[in-house]
Amino acid sequence: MNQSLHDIASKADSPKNRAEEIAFILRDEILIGQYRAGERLPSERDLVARFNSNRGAVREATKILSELGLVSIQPGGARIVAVEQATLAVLGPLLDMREEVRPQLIIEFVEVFSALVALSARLAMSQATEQERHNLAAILDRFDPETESTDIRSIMAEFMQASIDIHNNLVLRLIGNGLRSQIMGRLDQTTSDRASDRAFIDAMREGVLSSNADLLATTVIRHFDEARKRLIEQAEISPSSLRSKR
Amino acid sequence: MNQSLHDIASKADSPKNRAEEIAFILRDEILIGQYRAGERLPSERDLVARFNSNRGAVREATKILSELGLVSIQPGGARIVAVEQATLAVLGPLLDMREEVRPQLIIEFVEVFSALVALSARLAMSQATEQERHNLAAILDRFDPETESTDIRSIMAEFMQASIDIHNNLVLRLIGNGLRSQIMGRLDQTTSDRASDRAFIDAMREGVLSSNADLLATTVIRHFDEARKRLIEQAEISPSSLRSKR
DNA sequence: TCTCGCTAATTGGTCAGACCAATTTGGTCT
DNA sequence: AGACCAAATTGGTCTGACCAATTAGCGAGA
Repeated sequence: MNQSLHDIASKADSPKNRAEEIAFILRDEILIGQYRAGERLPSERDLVARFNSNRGAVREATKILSELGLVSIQPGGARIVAVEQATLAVLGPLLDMREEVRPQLIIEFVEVFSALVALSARLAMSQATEQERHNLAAILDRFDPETESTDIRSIMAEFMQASIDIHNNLVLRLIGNGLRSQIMGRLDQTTSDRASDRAFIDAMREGVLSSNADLLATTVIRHFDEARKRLIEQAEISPSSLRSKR
Repeated sequence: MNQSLHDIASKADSPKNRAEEIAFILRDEILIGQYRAGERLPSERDLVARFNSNRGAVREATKILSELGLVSIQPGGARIVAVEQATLAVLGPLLDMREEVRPQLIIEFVEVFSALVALSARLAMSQATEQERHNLAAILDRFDPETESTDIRSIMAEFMQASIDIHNNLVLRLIGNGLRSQIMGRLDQTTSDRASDRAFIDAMREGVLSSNADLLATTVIRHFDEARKRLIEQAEISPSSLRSKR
């Protein structure tokens, strides 16, 4: 363990070998916008020279980039692909690298996540056993507005996982995996209204125990919508330009 | 073009090089369940022997599997990871390989896709210009219940893309990319009620033109819910076991 | 008999260098 | 200008070697 907790929390990227090291550097350069879409990536041999490595490692690195959907490799040359065509796996790095788009990206994440949580809750309710519903409620009960430690976001993440375990929708699970691995640990501590959080948790709890899917869904949507509005306000107050992406 | 249209439609996998060829074979073997989760993948040198290739190619192949989230590579050996931990990119191959889970998987896809389309429509309505709303309506107008050629699913896919272009939510876009690339071209032609499709399209059209997000969302949800029920009926009639996954 | 600890074999990680086939590039000719 | 051709570049494949970490197997000791 020669890495501080802070480093682990802020950047979940610790390259396991030379190939990943090279891939992550190139990935970040691409995400920063150092290359434009359509442009050519330096040749493998050039990259070997630049990173003082060998073609094997470089090829593995470009393979990773290709798998991320950031480059398209063809005989004759590899070309950069627009971020919009990439995989969910670029979200995390984007959050780390592009401070300007961070607030907007988080808002966009919340928009999607809320819909997925609502869906997941709906699906879970449609086939949850008594036992499973009590387990869900138990997760919600872990929320304690008094202590700062219980993060409502981690509770929502757990709730999401638990509900996925119930309905067992693989598509939803895979998407959830992707989002979780990219977002978890990269969200700042936001000041949220503990009282409204309490009300939200209570409403969810009631929805779960009474197996009221509609109540659950609307509750989730409403809460995340408030969170979203709060984020938008924060983003507009902060000096960084919000709509730089558009 | 030395590949028939049928091959392209049924399996979108055409390996571009030896590494992908090996990776796809191993991937399919894993998805078929030839290895259990936690088990060790054959060593690189063994794979070299098996595929009559070289370590470079084999390493690139395992790199791909690792990126798919299907194996975890560590010094000492690579181990198979549970499919539930993988990436969206395994969905397509799963549809191709596991005939038993196909119906269930498609149902699960519809469940998720409907929620995402509804969300996307909502977001788009919240900031679409007059012009953009007309473009959306134009897409819907392409539906013609008389001709068999206009597939309502391709129209929905286009509608999804167009609405994403409006609100420009990157998270939603990336998820959409993943789903589209995995599902498109792998869904069989299902017999759908052209009359109800007509009503659905009309309702959406009205929602778009009047910028009524709620109408749009509920319309989408309701339609997909019907489609889902139809799929469940079909699946239960067909001899293949439905709930084999659970 | 079981457990601990050491050694040897296996495995992934890295590297160098070579050849092929396809694309790209640059110049030439029309 | 445009079409064409040849050379340089680029990715794809392959061989063989060495290192470091893990793993597996064996033997000594409890």
